[in-house]
Amino acid sequence: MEGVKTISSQGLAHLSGVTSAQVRKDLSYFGNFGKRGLGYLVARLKKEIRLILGLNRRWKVALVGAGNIGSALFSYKEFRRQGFYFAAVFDVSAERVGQRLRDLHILNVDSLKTETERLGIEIGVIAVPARAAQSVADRMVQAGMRGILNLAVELESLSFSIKALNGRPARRARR
Amino acid sequence: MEGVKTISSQGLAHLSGVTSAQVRKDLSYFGNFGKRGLGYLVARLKKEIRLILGLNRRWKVALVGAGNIGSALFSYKEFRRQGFYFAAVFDVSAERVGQRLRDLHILNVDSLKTETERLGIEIGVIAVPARAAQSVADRMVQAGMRGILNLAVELESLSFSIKALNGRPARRARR
DNA sequence: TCGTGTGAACGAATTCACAGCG
DNA sequence: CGCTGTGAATTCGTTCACACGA
Repeated sequence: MEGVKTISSQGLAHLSGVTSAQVRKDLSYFGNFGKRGLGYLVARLKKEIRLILGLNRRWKVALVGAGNIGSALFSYKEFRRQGFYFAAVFDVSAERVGQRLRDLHILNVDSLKTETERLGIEIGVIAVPARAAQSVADRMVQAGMRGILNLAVELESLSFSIKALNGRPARRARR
Repeated sequence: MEGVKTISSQGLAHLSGVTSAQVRKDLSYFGNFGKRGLGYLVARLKKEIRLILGLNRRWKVALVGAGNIGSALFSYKEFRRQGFYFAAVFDVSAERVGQRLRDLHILNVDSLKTETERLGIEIGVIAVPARAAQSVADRMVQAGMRGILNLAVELESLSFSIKALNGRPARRARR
């Protein structure tokens, strides 16, 4: 794929496993950057997609939950490479508050709103046990965050998609 | 919500943010466990859902990638609580192979197939950099795993869903 | 000529709305 | 009478197929 200057909707379809018509419809939704009789310029396409996904800018992120999953994401280079960087870390646990995660002090989650406003944080990442996730999400909305990413929910939907591959066939509904 | 014995499709709709008709259709797909004029018995519903999601059994899981994300998931109690337990851990890195992750030796990923068969592993978890994920997935299929969970892909789709909440409005396609 | 962009046809999923059971 | 379960109506998304520009 290296050195290819241009790619057709069919080529993209082949790579991604969807139909070429789908590729064209989806891309045309964001603008007309294909060239008729030619296809899409790979370099242009790459740039447009980064723009569409918001990967052309850096997002200030707050992490709530400095346990295993939270700490791991904090150290996960890919995540930073995508343009998300951690401006603050919060936790509820008295023993964790005051500790550090790399260069950041772990703050009490009660200061979420003030810190969010002070630092201009836009996105919250929830890495707490599933049962606590909802109340954290509520606080984040309160604090004015524009995006929330809930790792607990993600993990639950994962177990579901695994089941979908495996399950005893579901009893068919009457029709 | 504690102590509630029964819940209507409307109640569930309100909690989950979908329509009540949707709730009823979805549940009826798996069987008829609602009571007319009453709603769904919470205890019954809980049991049925665990069954549907496959949370009533334990799944043997192999982890590939013993880096930050992999180690974190390995230590993440919720994941075990959902019935997934790690029977083996693999990595490519010569320095990691032979080390231990808690009670498990980190094995070379080349032994994936033999170990999968020997231990009866059913699900693979991929926790490697995104660029390496596809080849690991291929090996897992080769090894006969029935479900694959790719954390790299998950993290990518997360960044997308964040954007959906925030993005500058996309240019509308002509109609 | 090749391959996009897009109406039109089609199919799937959601919502409506109500018969019927508890 | 309240609320499920489910056909029918409707909406939404995908695929088809082709006019048109490069």
